[in-house]
Amino acid sequence: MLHRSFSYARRITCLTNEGQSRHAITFFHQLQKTGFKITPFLLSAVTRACGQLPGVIEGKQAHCMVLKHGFNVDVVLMTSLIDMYSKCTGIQDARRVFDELPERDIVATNSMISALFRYHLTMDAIKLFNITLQRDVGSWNSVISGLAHNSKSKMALFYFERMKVEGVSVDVMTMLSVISVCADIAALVNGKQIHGLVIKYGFELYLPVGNAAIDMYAKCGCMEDALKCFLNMGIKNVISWTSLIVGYGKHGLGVEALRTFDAMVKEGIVPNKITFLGTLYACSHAGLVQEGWRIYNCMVHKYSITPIMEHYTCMVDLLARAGCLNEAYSFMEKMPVKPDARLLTAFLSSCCSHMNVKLATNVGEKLLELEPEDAGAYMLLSNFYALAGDLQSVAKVRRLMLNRGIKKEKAYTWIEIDKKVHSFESGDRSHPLSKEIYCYLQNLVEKSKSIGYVPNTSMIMQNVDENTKEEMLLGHSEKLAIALGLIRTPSCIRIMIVKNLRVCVDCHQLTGFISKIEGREIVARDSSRFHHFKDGVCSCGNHW
DNA sequence: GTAGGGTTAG
Repeated sequence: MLHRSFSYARRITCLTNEGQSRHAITFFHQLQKTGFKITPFLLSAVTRACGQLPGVIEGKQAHCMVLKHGFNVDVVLMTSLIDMYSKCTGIQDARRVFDELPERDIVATNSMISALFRYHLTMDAIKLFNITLQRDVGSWNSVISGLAHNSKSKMALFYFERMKVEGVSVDVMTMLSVISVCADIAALVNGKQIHGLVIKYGFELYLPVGNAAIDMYAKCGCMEDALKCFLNMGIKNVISWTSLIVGYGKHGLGVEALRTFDAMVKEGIVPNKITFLGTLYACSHAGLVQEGWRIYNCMVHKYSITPIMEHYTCMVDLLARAGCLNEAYSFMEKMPVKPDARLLTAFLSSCCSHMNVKLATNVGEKLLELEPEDAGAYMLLSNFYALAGDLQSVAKVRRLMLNRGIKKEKAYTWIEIDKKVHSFESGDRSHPLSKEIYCYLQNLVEKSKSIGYVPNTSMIMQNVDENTKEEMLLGHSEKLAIALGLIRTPSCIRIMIVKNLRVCVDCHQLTGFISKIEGREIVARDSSRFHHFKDGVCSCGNHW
């Protein structure tokens, strides 16, 4: 009898692991109807299934059964409940179960730490970790991955270092979390060191770790290394291929992305919605309209994947960037769902750069009805109205922004030179070399002007004279960072440009000229993708 | 022999 109970619990666990939680719960219900004896093993397995679904009602029913059978002293079972509540209902329920535990062990505490991180209670989670004397790898992993998911990347790396100092041995989960952290903040130096550790321990054979390494190198701007990782992998899955495709897409390397996609299909790997998203994204940033349509049709007809909003956004972006604004508009009209703020912002951006007043006004009005949360959308629209000379509309947009409590985040840029990070804000003069930087930039601008650079001062909204506008353009964080990079002549320049694409456009115009003058290659990254400049030309070609 | 920490997009 006991043996059968064990195998039934296993069956539920297996179904859950395969993502068949619904079936797992149904199986449990059938078992109940036959009057089978309920054990803590069975309840623990079914609770886990509820957490994965998530199934609130089923989860609460399981909790009732736990109490009814007096199993609430079983730590393992109660741990499953903590995890289930933190995934299905809320932190209060999870905390109640944790507080009522007669005895806590490492795993129960780790589950609680993860639960707190899930609700962004970062300090509470850290506090619990610090007051707990008994820790294992899982405790450290919970903290590192929890910090990573709460945008505390540097702190996550700090805890990883502390973990090593305290002599705790790492495992695959640690490496997986830490590689992803490096990918998020494009920390190439750390990433390479950690990848070295991965190889040393033989963890790269574990597929998710290999995939994370591909992603990390791609996000750090090293597509050659990403490809090397990919080729070295014995087994590859759809995520390995997708990571490579997405990497190429972000670098504006559309042809490589398409070649990879075709090779993947040829190998018999079935692409998923993210693969298609990455491939379409690559097409849109390389201006490959025909190929984009081919991929989109392939997704819908050959693989029967129903497009989600992101796919539609990619298609509208693809068509609009290429100047096919009317085609993009009719595509949007035919969509079975209403476009969201992101999609409209992408469309509006192209309407503005192609100066299509009629469509921009139309799309702009739709966008404002939607209450976008991104300040960039309002800035885009207000700048557009200013260019079109419609000052009343400018005021309207600004007022809306104010009423909705949307604040424009201050854009900043950082550049890493010899392992030291320098960050800049617009007009920033706090850097010790700021005098040299501005002087250097001034010289570059003069040189740029002599070979045809026209500063786009129409983007400056303040009512000041032309010279001041040019100075303001010069004082943007990206340019300061680039100039510092050029003054110091580091071997590698990596520039992160955060938010504010409007500034980026102008910045890149200038960056292009700088690289032309200096005869060097510059890799810049904005919030979503990389731009390679060589001889004044950006790899995504048609957009600058 | 059950439980926690998990790779691609956004």
